[in-house]
Amino acid sequence: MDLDAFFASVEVLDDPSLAGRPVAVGGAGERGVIASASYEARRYGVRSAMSTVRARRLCPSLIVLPGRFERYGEYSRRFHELVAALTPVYEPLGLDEVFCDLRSLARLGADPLEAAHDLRRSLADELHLRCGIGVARNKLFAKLASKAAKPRIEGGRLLEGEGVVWVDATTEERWLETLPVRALWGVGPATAAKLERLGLRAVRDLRGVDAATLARSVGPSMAATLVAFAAGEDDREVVTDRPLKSLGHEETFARSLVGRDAVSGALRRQAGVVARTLRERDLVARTLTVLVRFDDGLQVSRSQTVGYGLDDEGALLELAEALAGSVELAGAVRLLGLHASGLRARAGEGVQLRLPLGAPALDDAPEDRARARQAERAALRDAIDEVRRRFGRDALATAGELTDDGVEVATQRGRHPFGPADPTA
DNA sequence: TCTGGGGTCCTAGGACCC
DNA sequence: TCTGGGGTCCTAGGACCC
Repeated sequence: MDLDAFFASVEVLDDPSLAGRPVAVGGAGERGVIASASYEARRYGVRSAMSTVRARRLCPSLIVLPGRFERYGEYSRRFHELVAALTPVYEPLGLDEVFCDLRSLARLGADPLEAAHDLRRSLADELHLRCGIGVARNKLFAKLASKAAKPRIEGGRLLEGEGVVWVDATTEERWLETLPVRALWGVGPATAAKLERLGLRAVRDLRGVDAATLARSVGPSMAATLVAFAAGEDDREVVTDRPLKSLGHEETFARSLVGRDAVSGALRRQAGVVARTLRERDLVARTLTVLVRFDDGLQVSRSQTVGYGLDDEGALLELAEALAGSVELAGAVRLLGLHASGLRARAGEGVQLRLPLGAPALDDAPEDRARARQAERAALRDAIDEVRRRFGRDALATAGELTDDGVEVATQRGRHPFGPADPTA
């Protein structure tokens, strides 16, 4: 099940004056990219993953909105609730897609096709959203079918989709016979180019190709997957409650950063975002990765794994600074990112306190300093989180988190009972 | 017009343990 | 002094998905 133009549709629902107009969600700047486009925008050739500059060129009247991901998250949760009413066995993919396992439904004597139509109707009635649904015997065909079920643009005209597409044996054969390799899950530009070099363009061409030969150019895992897909086989299960493996925050700057200080400032903000996200989800991370992309396209990463759980911005920043420090800043930094992985539940994660509190670290290694900070600040952070839960996000902040704007905004909203009346004070 | 930000998984080499 | 084969974990990079 795959929602139609999800982000753009939510924007239109929240602002009906946008209805019927070319709307896109994405970055507005020179380095912006389109994340979602309404069908009115698609008639001009606007597509997701396209640069905003190009989208505007194709459609000068395009309305580009910045994206409100918390709002999309709310819609996504309600979408999942509708799915859950049908079956508990579903697996989200991003905010706007789910795979459902309907075999138990079929065992109960219900017709999966009818269930799909019902689900589509309730999505329209309750959330005023549309979607395409593919019903098939595995994920490979279900995914292809959900795309086939959607509306499409042909010759500048919008053609309604069927909404629900059922894949029977004849359809399976036809698709395997006619689709290009690029249509397969996991085949992007790089893999398609490698296959092309082997003379493999269509799914049909993969039939009977030796997996070992294929493995030499695309790797053993991809080779096995491609051979299976070409035979219409896909044994991936619908997995509920996949645990989160990593989370992070990255930014592409409208103007690239020059110098260590600029990088440090950005890193500090990112450490705050990542730390808060970890704590919101009651997770700690053992591995931290700093990602740097320069103006010339060169991208490097540095990561470190520590022997304890991280969820404090001070500790995160300490490590992040050390990692960033090992990257030679030869040019301007276009993108900076901070990613946390090796995630585990915070509950039960022991924290080793140093005694007495505030004593100097035994050693100057960034990891030891980070560990000391993590321990010392854990209780303080919990208190800050609790204050924010009760009195709002802006009720309390560390000095380092406050910008001039932040103070001003908070004061204007009257949420700063003890803060300075004069934001410049 | 060369391009975001949220993620997942794979690969290859190295260090280390038994 | 040199050597296997099982395994785990870490690091860096790449490809892909929405």
